[in-house]
Amino acid sequence: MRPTDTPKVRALPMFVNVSDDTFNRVTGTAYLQRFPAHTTLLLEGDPVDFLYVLLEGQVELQGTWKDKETTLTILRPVSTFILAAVVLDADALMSARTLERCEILMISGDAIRTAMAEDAPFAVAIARELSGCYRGLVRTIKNQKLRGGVERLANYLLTLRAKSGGGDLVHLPHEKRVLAALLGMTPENLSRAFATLGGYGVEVTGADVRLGKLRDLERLARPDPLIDNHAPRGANPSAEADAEVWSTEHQRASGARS
Amino acid sequence: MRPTDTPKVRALPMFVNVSDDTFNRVTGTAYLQRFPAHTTLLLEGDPVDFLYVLLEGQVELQGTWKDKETTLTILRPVSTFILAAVVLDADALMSARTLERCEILMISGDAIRTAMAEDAPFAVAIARELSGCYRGLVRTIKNQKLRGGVERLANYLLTLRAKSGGGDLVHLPHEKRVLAALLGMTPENLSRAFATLGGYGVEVTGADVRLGKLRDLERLARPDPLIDNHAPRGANPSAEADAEVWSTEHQRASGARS
DNA sequence: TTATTGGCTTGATGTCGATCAAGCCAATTG
DNA sequence: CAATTGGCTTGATCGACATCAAGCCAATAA
Repeated sequence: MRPTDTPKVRALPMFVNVSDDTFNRVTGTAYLQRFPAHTTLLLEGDPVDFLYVLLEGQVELQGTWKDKETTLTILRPVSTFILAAVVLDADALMSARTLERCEILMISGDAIRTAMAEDAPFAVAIARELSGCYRGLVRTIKNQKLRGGVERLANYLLTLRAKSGGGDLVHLPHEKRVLAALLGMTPENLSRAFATLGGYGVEVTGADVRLGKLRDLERLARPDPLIDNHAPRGANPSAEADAEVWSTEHQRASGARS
Repeated sequence: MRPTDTPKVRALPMFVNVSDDTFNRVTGTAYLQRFPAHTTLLLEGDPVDFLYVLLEGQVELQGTWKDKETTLTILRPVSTFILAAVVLDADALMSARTLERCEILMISGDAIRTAMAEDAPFAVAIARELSGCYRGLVRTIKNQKLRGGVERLANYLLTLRAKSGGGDLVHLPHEKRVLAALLGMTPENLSRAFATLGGYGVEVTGADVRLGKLRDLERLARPDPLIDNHAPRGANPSAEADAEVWSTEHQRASGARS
């Protein structure tokens, strides 16, 4: 990988408490690759030889059945993906494709499995990583099955707000059509959902959204720490260092967050 | 735990390639507990102190939001559950409750985390376990979002058939109301779904189901190795030792399976 | 400039599944 | 035995969301 990328990768939770030796061994044979937009990186059913680390761009993970298709998640830097398949040396259950130009680090699956067997702290880090991914998925399912479209959108906006520091202006990081897929609805219904949220103070101008009447929006959305992974749980100041963001999305060291 | 239970536990994938020393250390402080039917073992949001191993009975994992409720899975012996929360020492994201009288082994979470840090093979086993759970969840989501109710039921029946040896008679292991929850539909719609499948040779008599016209049923169900975890993938005899069954369900050594 | 394209919105309609309301049947209970 | 209960089914209705079909608007290209 490029020298400038090393710190980003070294800072991944997966590597934080790991020896330089193991880190170098695992990433030694890794290589950086650039992909154009709309490129399929991996097709469901394919054997998985590499762990992917997204350093730049956006990647969509999606599943297919009988010419129907569903978006499972959209990743942004810095994220790793298909870790579970790598650990088991199994075939991919979902396809991965770029939404825009991407810069991706590819780490040998063999190297990872070997390092895990030899280095307990590294294996523990991987297990923690996987636990976070698992819990992210549980949250996703609850979000999908327990909430309606408008509620999902409302909570998405609140999550976005929380991640971007808390002002009442947020900027949508995806095209609306992509956002619709992410929220599990059609673009048409996303439009209508935004229209509905107009009654709760949500004003949309292109990709910029103003959340007037935050209070009203929250009363509708009812964000829940057991689904949304932002926002305080009742009155419990316990540690809770979950970085549960699906296939491991990690804030890059940009904005100072309180 | 009881001496008679030891072999069952020792045979869990999580312990197979683990030293006696580690196994004894981890299970040393474990204790066996019996619960009556319809008992809540764990409420979502609770801190998790134990890894649970279901030895007898059935347990439902479910999530709640705004007085709506959804069943995430139903476990049967031998299964472990809430492993991810144990690894992260985090709060439970789902509630667990017994559907019938249960016998459950409770293993200290601390013991597990400590053993992982000291014993790489054990940590690797846990990571593999988690990977399987993760992939089970991915399958669940694809099943939910890509298939309609009738298709889910059809595939459920085919999976059941595969697990019970392949005859054209299968026996439903749950009450229909529970099955409905598991398949993500109401009892009413499960009834109608069964009625629809009548046209595909499915005859229901109480909990016994006969799958006449298997061919027709399969053409409707279109089982897919990337969702259903049974049935052959096209023509690929590769190893694939996934035991991906959600929160780790493992066949007990009863029926000889080919 | 005038076409054209692509992303987004809006309205009309259709479909799937949830809900409401009986009714049925078998098992349990007084 | 009759009465009750609980699980299951069936029909009618409703609501959420998908689909189909225009139409709008801004960016790009001829």
